[in-house]
Amino acid sequence: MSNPKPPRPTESELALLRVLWELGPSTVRRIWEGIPESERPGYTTVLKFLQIMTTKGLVERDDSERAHIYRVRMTQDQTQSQLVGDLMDRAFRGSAARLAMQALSTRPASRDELAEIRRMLDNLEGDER
Amino acid sequence: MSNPKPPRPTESELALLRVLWELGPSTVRRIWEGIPESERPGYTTVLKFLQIMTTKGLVERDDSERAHIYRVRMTQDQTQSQLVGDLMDRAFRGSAARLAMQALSTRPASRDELAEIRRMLDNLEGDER
DNA sequence: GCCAAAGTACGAAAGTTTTCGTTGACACTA
DNA sequence: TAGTGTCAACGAAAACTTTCGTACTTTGGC
Repeated sequence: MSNPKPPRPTESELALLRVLWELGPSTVRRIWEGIPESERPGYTTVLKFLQIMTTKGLVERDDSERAHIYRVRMTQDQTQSQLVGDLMDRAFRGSAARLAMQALSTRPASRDELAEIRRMLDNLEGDER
Repeated sequence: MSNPKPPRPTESELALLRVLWELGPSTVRRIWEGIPESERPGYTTVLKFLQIMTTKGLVERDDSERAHIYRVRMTQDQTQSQLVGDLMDRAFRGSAARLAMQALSTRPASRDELAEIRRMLDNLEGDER
């Protein structure tokens, strides 16, 4: 079976994934326009990245139309999980709790979000019992 | 004032910081030995990195002895915060809560750790009031 | 004093990531 | 049908990261 999981996206590749997460499957031009102007590279640069990402298996494309449509191959959640796990290993000795706490102390979260986290903790503790 | 904050460490640089966090200020040899054997590069590679990291301001060295002593310039906490903030921006639209929850659902945490997070939430909610 | 061991410095190669210019295909329209 | 705009493909340069070999210095023993 040819299903080796795609590699961790590089910095620039992640920038394109962010746009794809927001817009859903899109043409190169729409992705290009979706990048904040201040950091937007040339059009062909984006095209090149999408081609590279296709060979890496990060995205797949529908070339049935003239303007090809690109879509992500892993869900946003899968990619985020991969990135978080990676950072956890590289900087937090693998500790999810330490990473989570560092996140919460680095930036403020709203009351609603904190409540949501609490509910999650309830669930986690329930499982563990 | 010459205090531009050091750049985000690269992958390999972070591997050396991990060792320095564990051992505290150390010579090149001790840092080298602190790297897991399976991923340990040549001695001069580590030396080279430490030299590069010195120019970048990630570490500083005491060369008063023949075997120079390297020490981190930012605390572990500062570096972790930088990395977490970075990932938050790049993959979580800046949301600390989303990142925290992703961390907790990606890897298990112990009951004690979950309790610790709860206490932290209590504090955060207190502040916000 | 000489040698071996342990250090630092440095340059350069190899690998990876990022960027873009150019080329050729295609499609619309004046 | 000639011209203009949009697109994909590709190659290659530029920038950054990783790795190590080699040269030179210092130290301690014999």
